[in-house]
Amino acid sequence: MVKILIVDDENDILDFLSYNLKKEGFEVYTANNGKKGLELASEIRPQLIVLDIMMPELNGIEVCRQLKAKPELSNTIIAFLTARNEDLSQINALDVGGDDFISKPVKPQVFISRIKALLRRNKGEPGADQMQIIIADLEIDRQRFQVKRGDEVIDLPKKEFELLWLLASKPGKVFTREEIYNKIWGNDVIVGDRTIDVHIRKLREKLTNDHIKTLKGIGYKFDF
Amino acid sequence: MVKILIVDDENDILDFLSYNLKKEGFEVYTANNGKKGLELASEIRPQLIVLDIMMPELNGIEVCRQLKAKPELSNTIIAFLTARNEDLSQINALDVGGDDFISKPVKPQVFISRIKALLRRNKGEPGADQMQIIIADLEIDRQRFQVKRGDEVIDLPKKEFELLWLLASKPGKVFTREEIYNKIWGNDVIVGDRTIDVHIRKLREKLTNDHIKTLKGIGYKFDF
DNA sequence: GAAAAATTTATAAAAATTTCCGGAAAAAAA
DNA sequence: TTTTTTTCCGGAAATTTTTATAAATTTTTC
Repeated sequence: MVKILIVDDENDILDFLSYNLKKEGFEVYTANNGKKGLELASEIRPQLIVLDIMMPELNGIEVCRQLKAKPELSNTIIAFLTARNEDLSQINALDVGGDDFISKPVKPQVFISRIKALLRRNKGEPGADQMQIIIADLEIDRQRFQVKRGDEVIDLPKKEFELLWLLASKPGKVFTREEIYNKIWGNDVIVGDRTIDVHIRKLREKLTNDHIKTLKGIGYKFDF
Repeated sequence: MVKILIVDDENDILDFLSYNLKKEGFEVYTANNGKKGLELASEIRPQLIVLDIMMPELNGIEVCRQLKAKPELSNTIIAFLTARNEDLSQINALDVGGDDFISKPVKPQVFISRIKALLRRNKGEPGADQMQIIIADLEIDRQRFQVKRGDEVIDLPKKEFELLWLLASKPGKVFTREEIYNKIWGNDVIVGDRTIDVHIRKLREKLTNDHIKTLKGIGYKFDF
């Protein structure tokens, strides 16, 4: 169930938007001031927050800033509500981390479709997990399953890529063989003793630079 | 790495903007006249181009028009630089395809934040409601479920089209089979293991060019 | 402290497995 | 019917794992 939080100081607006969103099957929460909004957001962790810019005391921009500062909410989508002729010249809301502007008054249909579009847009990439590691002379791109050194593109098969990704994700840290097994093969698969060595070798061949160091009796690490 | 091209006839400005953008981690290229700008743009394909309007010979507006005419750059963001009291009444730069105006002189902080906002704005999914993707030598038209390569028209059945659309919407990104299932077939439908392969094959047959790349054990991607 | 033994890792090649392609054809939809 | 979508299957290709042997490192023994 998709949770949506609406923060606005006018109860009429809250009711109106809330009613329409609920009709579409969303789980809707409301707050009629910025402070309550912040509290409620942390508590219920909605996917999307509709935030009125103009509110007494804590305005929408400030609420947004504080929301984005909380790690658990940093990926939450934020849609600002603005009066049609509000002066936005001072505010760069996209800078603050807002994802969309919706101007009041708004027709239910339009409102719903904007909300759905926003949810759809952010669905693709959880964004939570990092997609790229840039380290030493390498650019490791999880989205393309590809490693670049300067202009040279190095395609890696799955296991090799996963192994490199693991090691490079914590440069300097030593991964024991057991750790590597658990993270890359999982508990179900059982493979022989020389499997990791071979993958390490292939990686070293392809990367030419010798960033992968062996610590005999301990494990491997990515060093630079 | 985000590539930005700056085109301005004043070297001072080039240095100033370039310095500030580089400090923020952007990959910056510069050109001190319109002609060079056009050439460089085609070559490096930047995500964003900062374009001075007032330049001798080829002015910014004209450069922009020519940039937008190149299919491979039609999605590039263009920000115009204007002197604060320049007469803009004659020009409708947004008409030409510009995305923002930045007036000189500009404070570094403001400049950077405008640039970032522009990049963020265009980052979201190439458009849930976008209707056309122009990529490599292809023009993919969602309304007609049709692909054009030059004058040749290629009609695609629905599933094939959806698949191409998906892959081309994020060129370079690898889509796992699972991802493809979820996005094209949805959670309800269950299809066998070889279905995707076959559609990929049909696409490759019809597109002749080999932009669709297989990553064994991982998935497929559209590459160019 | 040096030599031998034991342990651990590296390398190359072969084997096993997984995954994919291409043709054909059945099934479903238009 | 015709078109589109899906399944099936043999063979090909790439990846992954194992095997065997060499090399490096650590430990033991004298």
